[in-house]
Amino acid sequence: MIDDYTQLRGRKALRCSQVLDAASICFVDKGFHGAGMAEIADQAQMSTGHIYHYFRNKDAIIKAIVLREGQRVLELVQELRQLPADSFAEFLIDRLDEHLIGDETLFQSRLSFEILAESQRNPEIAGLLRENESRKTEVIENILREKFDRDDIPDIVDALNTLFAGVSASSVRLGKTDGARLSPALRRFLRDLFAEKR
Amino acid sequence: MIDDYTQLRGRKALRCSQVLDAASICFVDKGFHGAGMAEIADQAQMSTGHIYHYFRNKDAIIKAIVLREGQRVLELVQELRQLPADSFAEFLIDRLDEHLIGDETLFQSRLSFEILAESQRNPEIAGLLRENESRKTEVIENILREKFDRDDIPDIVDALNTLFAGVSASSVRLGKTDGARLSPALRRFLRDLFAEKR
Amino acid sequence: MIDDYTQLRGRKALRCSQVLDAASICFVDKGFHGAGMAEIADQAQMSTGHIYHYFRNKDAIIKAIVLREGQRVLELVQELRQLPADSFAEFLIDRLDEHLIGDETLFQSRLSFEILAESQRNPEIAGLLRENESRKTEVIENILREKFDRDDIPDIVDALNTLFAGVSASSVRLGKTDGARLSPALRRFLRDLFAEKR
Amino acid sequence: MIDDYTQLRGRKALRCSQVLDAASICFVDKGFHGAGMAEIADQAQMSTGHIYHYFRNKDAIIKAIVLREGQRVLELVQELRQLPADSFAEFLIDRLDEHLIGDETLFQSRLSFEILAESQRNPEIAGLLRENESRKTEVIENILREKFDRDDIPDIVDALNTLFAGVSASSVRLGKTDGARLSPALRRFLRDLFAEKR
DNA sequence: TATGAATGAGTCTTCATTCAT
DNA sequence: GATGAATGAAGACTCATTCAT
Repeated sequence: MIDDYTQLRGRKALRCSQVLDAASICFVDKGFHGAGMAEIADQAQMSTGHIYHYFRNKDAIIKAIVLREGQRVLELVQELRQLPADSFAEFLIDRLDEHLIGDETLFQSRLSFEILAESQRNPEIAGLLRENESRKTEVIENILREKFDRDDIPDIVDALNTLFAGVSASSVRLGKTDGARLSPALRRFLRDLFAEKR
Repeated sequence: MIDDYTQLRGRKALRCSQVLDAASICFVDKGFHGAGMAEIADQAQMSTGHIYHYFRNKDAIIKAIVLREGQRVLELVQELRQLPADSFAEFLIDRLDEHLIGDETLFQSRLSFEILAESQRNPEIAGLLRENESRKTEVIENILREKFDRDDIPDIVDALNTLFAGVSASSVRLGKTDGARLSPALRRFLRDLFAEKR
Repeated sequence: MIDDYTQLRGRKALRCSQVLDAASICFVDKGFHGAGMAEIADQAQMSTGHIYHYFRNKDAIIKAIVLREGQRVLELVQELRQLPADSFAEFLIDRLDEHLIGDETLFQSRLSFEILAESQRNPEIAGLLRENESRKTEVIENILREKFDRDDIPDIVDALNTLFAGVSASSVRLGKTDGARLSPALRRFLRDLFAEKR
Repeated sequence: MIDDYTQLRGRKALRCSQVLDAASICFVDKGFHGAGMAEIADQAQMSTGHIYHYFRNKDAIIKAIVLREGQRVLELVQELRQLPADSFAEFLIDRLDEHLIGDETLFQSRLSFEILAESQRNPEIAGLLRENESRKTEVIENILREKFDRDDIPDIVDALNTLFAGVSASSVRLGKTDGARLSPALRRFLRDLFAEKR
């Protein structure tokens, strides 16, 4: 049985990834409770029983997904590091637009909400989620502090979080709409936000 | 078997409400799939079998919840009608603050996300949700048009939707935090939004 | 609660008949276990609960059907009394032909098999069925003895029973076939049977 | 999930047979609806859930029983092939006698009627039953044509079918009677039938 | 007499998990 | 590592029966 999926290398890492990918697809498709181990095994091209060589039980699979997702987000956030201060607004607008149209991001949003739903009743998941959240917030705050000389960085990050969550929720709620874009009012908001001198 | 739960009166309406209230509580607690009919019956102070006198099956219960929720939101939105144009920003800020601290609103948010999760795999629910959404949007746009003379009303409503969705998602994701309030940046955004003259 | 349904007169008899007719239809349609009391009540134009004013339970309904069926058959058999000896063969051939084409007789055959199936696991029904059978056999034997002077009357009746059962089973098994008639071989058999002088 | 039970070999065939045997016993005992999956599982020495590895649902079990029964009957019928033409009558009389006394044949008759009852409301079963019937009839007709040079073969087969059905129904209806034998009248009929020269 | 609301035991079926091979 | 047969508890739903009105 494996305890830390983030340290795996080689074949084992590959097989575990297969399971996590398969499970993610199934969870998005059918929900955590709706997706059966048999289905996941099928999607992962593995026998049902064999999944239990890698994961103690179904719960352990979401836990691992949450952890992996946390790392993925952290890596995404690192992109901000290379970004000149005066490109932040446009960069984030682009990311938010993507949320409204991209298949990839829609999938991730759905998965997030699936996990969010599960976290309501699994405190362990809730804890992991909070950890992910605070780690992410910390990194973003640090990056912003490097780029901007202002004392309301946490405010900004909070606002950004709210915005991303809102756009993500909308995209899931309404489905993909052709040519959907972030509303002009919010574009203005983002531009003003980073233009302000405090 | 009942087909339109919005037209019920008397004892039947009462019993149906009991079921919907009970189910809402259970769904928030355990999720749609996690909540058993037995639990719901228990909470509704009714035998398991008797629920089926009012609802064809478990699915019909969420559908009814979604419909009821749609009506509730429409009624809430009507409050905006009485509001003078220059109070909009503060009113909405108050509502958003409530989302971050209120038990009632947290419950509703959780329920919404539970429903959202289920809508991912039940197209009928997804349809009802979309109808609710567009009806709500229409009403809000009409009200705003009465109060404000500007041509970007849909933009504003879209931005507001995103904001509420974002705050709602955050409150669910992070749980209730003492003294949490809407971030200053977003307060400014709302004030600016309604101050703008176009 | 009623104990002897054969002695009823007036309104009560009517209401009981309604139930028995309705139940017969439902049993043929869905089988004894497949037919619900609600359905039967519906078909009888009566509330579910009210059926229990007339019948102790579902079992009592089949019992009553079997009894009524027994009487009906006995009355049918009485027709033979009026029949001249040299018309027996043709009369029976006509009846058997009817079994193969008539809606009415098909319904009765189906009902019989439904009852037969139920008698396999309800000894009380099995007993009633056997009583019906022996009473019917007795009556037929008596009639035949009046008409024919031969000492193999029981043999003949046995053969006739087998024939009717066989035709009945075939009609149920194969469904109604346009223009189906009793096979020539069996026609010859019946004619020979009553022509023989012993 | 298995689709064609007639092609199975080895362990799987064995396990499926176990289920079909167990189910046959239970169906005869309690009827299709009266027999619970738990009982069947018990009788088959298998867990309830495991039955569903072999059969999609309860319906699939009868379907398989009907198919197997069809094959069994076809094999029985093949015995006629070896039979000299002048032994047909006696052979069939023996078989019919067996129907009236044998435990084995009584069981099969009961099972047949249980299936017949179910076929009334399951069109798929009805279809399979008709297929079995026509295949059987075809084989018998072919065999008879090899042995007898007459042009009323279908008539004969029809009469035989009626006879077997009738005897089968009687044996089920009346239960086993000690020393029951086919009635002399029907014996004569069978002997005459095959003696006739056309 | 008549209704239909109410009950709860019982049914089929699913599914996470284990284990022999 | 890998399979899939096997288990059994739990879930949604049905239905005969009772009872208050």
